[in-house]
Amino acid sequence: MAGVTLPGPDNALDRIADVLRSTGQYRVLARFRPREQYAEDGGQPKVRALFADVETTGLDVEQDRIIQLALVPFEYAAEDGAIVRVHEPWVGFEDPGRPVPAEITALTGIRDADVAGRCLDDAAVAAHAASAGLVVAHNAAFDRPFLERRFAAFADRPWACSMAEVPWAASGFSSAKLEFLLWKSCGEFFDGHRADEDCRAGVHLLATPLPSGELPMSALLRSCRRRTARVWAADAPFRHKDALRARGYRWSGGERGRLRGWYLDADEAAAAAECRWLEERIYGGRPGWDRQTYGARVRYSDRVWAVPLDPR
DNA sequence: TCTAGACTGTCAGCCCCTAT
DNA sequence: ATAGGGGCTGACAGTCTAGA
Repeated sequence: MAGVTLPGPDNALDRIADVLRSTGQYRVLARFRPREQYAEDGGQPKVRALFADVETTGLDVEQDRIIQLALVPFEYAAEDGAIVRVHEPWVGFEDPGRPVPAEITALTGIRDADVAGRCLDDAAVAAHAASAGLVVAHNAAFDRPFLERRFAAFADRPWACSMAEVPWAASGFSSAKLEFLLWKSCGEFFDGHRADEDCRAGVHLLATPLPSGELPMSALLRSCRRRTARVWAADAPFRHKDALRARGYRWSGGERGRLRGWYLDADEAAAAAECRWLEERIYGGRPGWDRQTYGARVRYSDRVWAVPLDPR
């Protein structure tokens, strides 16, 4: 609608959109407008969090580099996850020391000229990370390894994932892609793959109730507060591999210093039953299994592979 | 009893989804 | 292009039934 001038008050376009919606013949998407506040600040205990997003030269954390970082601080009520305040994004570019691939420019709009000679401010990023009680990203398994390699300050923060830790599929959403969720859940569109816009849209999504009425942020907090137990079928006899696979165990071949064997990630509460199953089914009554227990400080980090085994 | 066809279950391979 | 999970599909083996 750029260039279109309509008479009347500022909300004239909104009224036109409402008229179209009311016919039942149209779906109208509004451009995403960042909000500063979603819930009243009633003086309840709050937590400061960061929504983080990186744009990189590619998908390989070993080979590729960050070219843009956005951090959006926000505050949520510790008890129910209601988002009380959203602060201005902090955005920075960094020269990756190599040309930005053409497909990345096409995807993100970031060109060589945008990053030439630029460097992310280590002190500013470290200060943001240190102040965050929780770091959230949409597909944290992607963002966390990149950020940990570049900034040590992110390594000891608790992380949560707005893609994996909100029950999108169970809530009727056929895709967990950020743009799709903002469209279907909020009826809004935005310029995707711009790090600051992605972050602000992510916070907006977490503050928009699911069809059940629950806040996505509340579901995310419930999930990320759980501890995960990784149960290892240590030295399981080869003849049991099919039984392990059928039960959902995955094989780790011991690459890059990782443990070698069959493992299963389970809620801590379910892990005891899993260990009993291993004893009865795989180890002939002996406790042959191993277990690692970890929470949000390690989840989505490559360091999950280095978590020490629980004492037997 | 043998054969062909239909049906069922399993498994490997492939593709898609997410992030850039 | 990467990684990991999930779902779909085709190939294949095994079983069952009808007909000769």
